[in-house]
Amino acid sequence: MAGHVGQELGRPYPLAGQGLHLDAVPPGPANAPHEGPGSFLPEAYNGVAPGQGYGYRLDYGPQGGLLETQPGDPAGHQALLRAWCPFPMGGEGWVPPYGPGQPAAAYEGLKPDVKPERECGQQGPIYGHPAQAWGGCFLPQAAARPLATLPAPPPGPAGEGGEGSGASSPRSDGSGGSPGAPAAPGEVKADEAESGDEETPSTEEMEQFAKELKHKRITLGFTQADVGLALGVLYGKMFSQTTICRFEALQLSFKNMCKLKPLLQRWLDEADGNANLQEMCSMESALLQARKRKRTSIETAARGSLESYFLRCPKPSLQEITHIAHDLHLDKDVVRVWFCNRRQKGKRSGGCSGRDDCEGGPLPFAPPGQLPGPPMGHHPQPPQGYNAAAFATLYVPQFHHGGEPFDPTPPGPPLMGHPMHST
DNA sequence: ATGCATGAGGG
DNA sequence: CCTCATGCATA
Repeated sequence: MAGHVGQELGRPYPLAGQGLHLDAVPPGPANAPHEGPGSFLPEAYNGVAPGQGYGYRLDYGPQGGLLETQPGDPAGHQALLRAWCPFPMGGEGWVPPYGPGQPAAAYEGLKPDVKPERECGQQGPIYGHPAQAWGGCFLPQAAARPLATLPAPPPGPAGEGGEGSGASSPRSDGSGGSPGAPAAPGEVKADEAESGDEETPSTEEMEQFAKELKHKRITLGFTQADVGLALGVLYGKMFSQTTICRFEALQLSFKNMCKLKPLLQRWLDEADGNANLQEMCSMESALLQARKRKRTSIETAARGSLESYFLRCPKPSLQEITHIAHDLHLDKDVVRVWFCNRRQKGKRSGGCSGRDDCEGGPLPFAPPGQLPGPPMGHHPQPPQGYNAAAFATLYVPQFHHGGEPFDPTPPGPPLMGHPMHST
């Protein structure tokens, strides 16, 4: 899938170059299974266990994707390296991914004539720091040190994999979704809480910090994925590009932001002080998650309908969900999850869309006991695709919320006969 | 950057 | 089942 690679090389992220690093994957036991010749197999995407893969591993991209190929066909790698690595490999300062002294047999075929297209001295804007490095690419001698000294990331056999399990996250959630009276994300109770060490930052401080983080990250030439990875290497808990992105965009719950801030703060300090940078990029990706989750895509029209339903009842009962699901021809679980996510979205700390159109702070949701009643029959701003027919058809049924009186007034008159398409 | 999903933890 | 923290997959 060379095409794939090409695409990656040409990715639209001008500053993402730093995200790429070459890791040598130790030859697996005896004969590691070969995939396809010269294959930049997407199958390996995200999942090569150390010792399992055979060849080279290429971590790259904004999301820290993964590519793999065989030693027998390093051509692709050389090309990639020439294109991405501004420093001469094997020369002064060259440090194999696994640290000085480590046999780098795996990339025997690579070292030779890889010529840098740029001199160390002429790092372009995107290369920023000389000290900045791609795993196993280049780092100043001074900075070179065994990765072993690291806080040892917990890639252990422990649950792992999923990572998303967030298992390690001891989020006791005091408020634990307290549907009743959660402190508005925006408002921070300065009092109490400080039982630990960090003081609860104010919303403003948080915003500023997020901004600073993003700015410096970009200035230093790191991708969001790099940062997430770095946190794992430096502090033991890795985060995805998604999370970093959301942090920068203030799209996490305030509480979550508070939890992450200290770590990011430290990263910022480190990065700023230009230390350990190489370590940030050369972590052994221990996330193997062979599963290929398929992302169901809800059509625009259906989404519009869901949105409408949501406005009237952000928390439909199972039965209601079933009904909606049936109406929209969606899976019940899909609908349920959609509502969960929608609710969660409404509680985000910041940005309504990442845009600048939501000053009022986090959109306040239906106060407990009261549905956000956009007056029936009156819609301030109808969602895009609005499946009015379906709406009218089904939302008439029994509608009381777990005992709560709910005005079952059927949704206003159909908005339009056709779901407008966008996206 | 975001949509849909998973899984822990709490009812 | 829900909330919440997170992340894969994708636009």
